[in-house]
Amino acid sequence: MKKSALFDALRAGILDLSFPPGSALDEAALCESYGVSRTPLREVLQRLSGEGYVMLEAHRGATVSSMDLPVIRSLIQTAPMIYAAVARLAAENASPAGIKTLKHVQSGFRNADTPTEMAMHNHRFHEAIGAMADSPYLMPSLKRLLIDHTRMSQRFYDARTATERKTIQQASDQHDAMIAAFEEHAPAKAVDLTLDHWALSRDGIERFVMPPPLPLDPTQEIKDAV
Amino acid sequence: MKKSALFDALRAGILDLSFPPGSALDEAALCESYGVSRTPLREVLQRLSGEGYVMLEAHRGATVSSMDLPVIRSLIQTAPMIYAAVARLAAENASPAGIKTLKHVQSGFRNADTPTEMAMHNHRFHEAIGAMADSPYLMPSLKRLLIDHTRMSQRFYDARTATERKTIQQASDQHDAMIAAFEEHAPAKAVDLTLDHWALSRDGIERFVMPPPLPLDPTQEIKDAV
DNA sequence: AGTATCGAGTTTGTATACAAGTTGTATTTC
DNA sequence: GAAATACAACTTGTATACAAACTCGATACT
Repeated sequence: MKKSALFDALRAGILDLSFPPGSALDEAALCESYGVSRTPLREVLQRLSGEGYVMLEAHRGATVSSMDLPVIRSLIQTAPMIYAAVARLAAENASPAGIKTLKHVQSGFRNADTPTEMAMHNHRFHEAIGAMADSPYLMPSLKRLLIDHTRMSQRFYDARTATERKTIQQASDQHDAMIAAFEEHAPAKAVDLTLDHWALSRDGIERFVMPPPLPLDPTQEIKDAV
Repeated sequence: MKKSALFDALRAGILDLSFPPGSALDEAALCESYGVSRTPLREVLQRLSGEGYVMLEAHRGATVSSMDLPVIRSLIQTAPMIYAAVARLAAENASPAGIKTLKHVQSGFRNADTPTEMAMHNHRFHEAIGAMADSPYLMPSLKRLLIDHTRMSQRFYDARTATERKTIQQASDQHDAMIAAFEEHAPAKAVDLTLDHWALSRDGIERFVMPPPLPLDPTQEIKDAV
C-alpha cells in the first residue's frame, strides 16, 4: 500500500501545484521523504508519465508536465468536445450506482472549504462522469484533460470577490443539474449543461493565464511578485 | 537502446496478435529471450500498461489487454468521433513536414506485402495524422483506439477474395485522398473521407468479430474450431 | 464425497550495489 | 580574457539478491 500512497501523494501534489509545472522531481529526495527505495518510486514515475502527470526523459529524470501556451490553446480547443462526448455517453449509460457515487462526490464538493479541496472534488466529479460513460477509448483523453484543467482551476476556486463566489455557486448548481440530466437519460440536456459548465470554467482559466496586471509602482511590483 | 527495442518488440507482438489478447506475459521468460534483467523489463511493462497495451494487476503480473465484446462495442461507438476530430485538427494544422511523413508512411503501406505489414503501416499512418493534429488531449484516446483497431484489422488485410483485395485498394486510395485534403487545409473534406474510411474498416471488424459460420457437420465444426 | 486448511513452490515486489551517463567546474591553451 | 577540454561529482539505469504474496495440490475434517 505504500506505493499507491506515494502515487496518490505525487498526483495530488501535481494537481494542486505544490509541484509546479515544469519543475524537476528528484528521485533521491522523494525516496527519502516517502521512505521507499528507488525501484518502486521509479515505477510510480513511469505510471505518472503514462497518465500525463510527468514527462520522463532518458538520463534526465522526471519533470512535472508543463503548461505552456500551446498546451492551453489545445485545451481550450479540445476540452468542450471531449466533455460533451463523455456527457452524452454518461447520460446514455447512466446506472443507479454511477449516479449514487456522483451524488456522493458532489456533496463532498459542496462541503469543501479550501480552494484545493474544491478543485480536487471537481476533478473526481468529472472523473466519475467519465467512469459512467464507460468508454475505454475516451477515458484516457478525459483524464489527460482533467490534469491540466484541475491545475488551471486552482485559481478559479480561490474566490476573493462576491462575484467569484457566486460563480462557484453557479458551477455547483450546474453539477446538480447535470446529475439530474444523467439520471433521466437525457443526452442532449446533459451536453448542453456540460457546455455551459465549460464556458463558466473558461473564465477561470483566463484569469489563470492572464492574472490582473501588477501595480505600476516598481517596488510594489517586486514585492507582490514574490 | 536495448530497452526501447524490447518495448517495440512487445508492442509489435501485441498489435499483430502474436501475443493474443488476454494472454499472460511471463517476466522471467521475457527477460531470458530479450537478455535484460527484470528491472528494465518491468519498466517497459509499466509503460505498455500506461498506453493500454497490457493490464497490470498487483501480485498478478501482466496480461495483454483483452478485446471482449463490450470493448468492441465501445470502439465502434467511439472511433468515428475521435477519428473525425483528429482529421479536422490535422487538416487545420497540416504542415509540410507532417504531409511529407504522411506520404512516406503511405508509400510504405502501398508497398507492404504481408497483412501484418499492411496493418502496421496503417497504424503508423493514422498515428502520423494524430501527430499532425497536434493535440496532447486527443492523442491518448487515438492511440488507445489504434491499438484495438489494428489488432482487429489483422483479418481485414488478409485478403482472400478479389472483393477483399479491391476493398484494400479502396482503403489505400482513401489514404491518398485524405492526404490531399490535409494538404489543402480542407477540414470538412478530411472529416468526410475519414468517416468513409472508417465505414470501410467497420466491415473488416465485423468479419473479425463474426467469422463466417462454421460448416454444419459437427465433426467438421470441432476440427475447425481448434 | 465435498470442503476447508495448510504448506511447498512459484511469481511478483523491494532494496541495494554497481555501471553508465550527464552536468558543472576548473584548468589549460590560444 | 575567452573558449575548449578534461575531470570530478552527481544523477540515472541495470543487475541481483532477498522478502512478500499468491497458486495449487495434498491432507484432514465435516
